Amino acid sequence: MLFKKDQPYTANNNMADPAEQDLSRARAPQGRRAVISQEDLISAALALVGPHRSVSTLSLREVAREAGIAPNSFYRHFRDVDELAVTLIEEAGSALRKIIGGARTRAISGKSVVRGSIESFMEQLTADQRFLHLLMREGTVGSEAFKQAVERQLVFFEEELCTDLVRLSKVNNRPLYQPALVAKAITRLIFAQGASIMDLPKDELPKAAEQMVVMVRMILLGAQSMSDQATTENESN
Amino acid sequence: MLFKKDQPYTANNNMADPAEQDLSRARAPQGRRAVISQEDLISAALALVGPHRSVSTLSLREVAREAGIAPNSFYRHFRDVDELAVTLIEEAGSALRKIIGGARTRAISGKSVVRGSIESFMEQLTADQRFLHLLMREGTVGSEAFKQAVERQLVFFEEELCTDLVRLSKVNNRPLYQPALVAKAITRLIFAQGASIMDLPKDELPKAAEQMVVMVRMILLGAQSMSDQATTENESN
DNA sequence: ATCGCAATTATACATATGTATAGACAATAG
DNA sequence: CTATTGTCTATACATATGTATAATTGCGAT
Repeated sequence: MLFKKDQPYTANNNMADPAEQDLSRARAPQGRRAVISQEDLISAALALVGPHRSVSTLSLREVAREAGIAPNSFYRHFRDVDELAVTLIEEAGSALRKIIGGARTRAISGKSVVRGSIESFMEQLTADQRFLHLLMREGTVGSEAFKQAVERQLVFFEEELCTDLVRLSKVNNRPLYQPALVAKAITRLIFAQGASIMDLPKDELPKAAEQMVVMVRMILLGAQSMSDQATTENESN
Repeated sequence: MLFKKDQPYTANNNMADPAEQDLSRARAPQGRRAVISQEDLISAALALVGPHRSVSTLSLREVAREAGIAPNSFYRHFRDVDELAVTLIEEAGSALRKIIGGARTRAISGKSVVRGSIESFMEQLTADQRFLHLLMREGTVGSEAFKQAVERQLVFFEEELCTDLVRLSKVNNRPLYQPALVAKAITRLIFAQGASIMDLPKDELPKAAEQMVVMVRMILLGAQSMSDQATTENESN
């Protein structure tokens, strides 16, 4: 079909619900009220990233389509898709840290902290909210700003893990060698492993989780015995 | 510029070098001789992936342009870019395994096996041949076939590492708990760490390498003491 | 020479993208 | 009411992509 003009947007006239007038907004300043918010665009993007779609490949038009707005309206909310992607990563990161950090501090009855945390991680792997996928899948592609955003979130994870590790090591009187390094190793390992198993069939996940538990134990045990060595070396001086 | 016809390829007439006739080829069957090979396309693709370009985002036309052929000629050599990407990964993987596996078996004078291997890894990080970048950067994006190709290479790494670990543990009489798991943990950790530091300025790499060494030692030490535990438990039965 | 055949190219088409421009729409302010 | 002012849409354009089709090119066989 030659000379086809660009497909217009043709808004769905499914507005009409007057209850949508959010009067709790501080003060409507002027002009037409926004029909869509940054959050709407974010969840549209979130809906598009599946097991086979990565944030860094989303196009502006695609997100706009999913959100039900005209392509150009996108610019009212973000300067470009990259900016969207970055805030997406940040939201996903903070949501996840809340969940997994919570699992780490909450003492689950009868389970070790390690196992509890990893199970919480695995739950997120199959959760409907694909936060984890976002962070795991694309640490290494996309724009510089995007990669840095992912890296930042991972560092946050590491830092929180580190303070928890230090706390626990004091409680158990089992000192850790270089806890910051331990936290980094565990975080990177778990995320890398997670990325490689996230497309596995569900029934293979428990085995993978078990492997993760062992791996983390190895790191912790190693760091403990390195601490022992360092101590005895000091004592022998 | 409306109605511009698609830019033609307009071959560079810089052939003319008759020495290019590779008479060592087994037997020219019939028809025009191929002016380009799969290898040429692969190295064209390799030239395109830099620190800010990932294989999975290469387009057919782009690779063809770089290789100096018309877009359609691409199809004579690969069914699509994905197929190119997969063989690219496979070549990079086998080249790398040769390099790093070599460093692991070759006993470097006065250096531990761990440190030697990691230094060899870091060398590849800054090598002109960007093999490592390929494998590290894109384990998690791209087509299913592509991801599986990357995963396959990582598993190869793990397996080779594993046999080396077993061998060394016997030599040193220091048994390892679940060496296959140890190999997997080390491999994934190193690649994940590598991906996150590959864009760092060169002078920060030694510190990162040092951290990697410690991380790997933690895993090894942990696996050794887990083996101790398992042994004493058995003895106490 | 000329015929056939494989490698390669030229042209074209449908489709997708980002974005510029201008106008329509809806709300508030006067 | 009208004016103003943000939000949103329609249209358009330049550009890029994958690929279908047909033509061209260069080589060996006849």
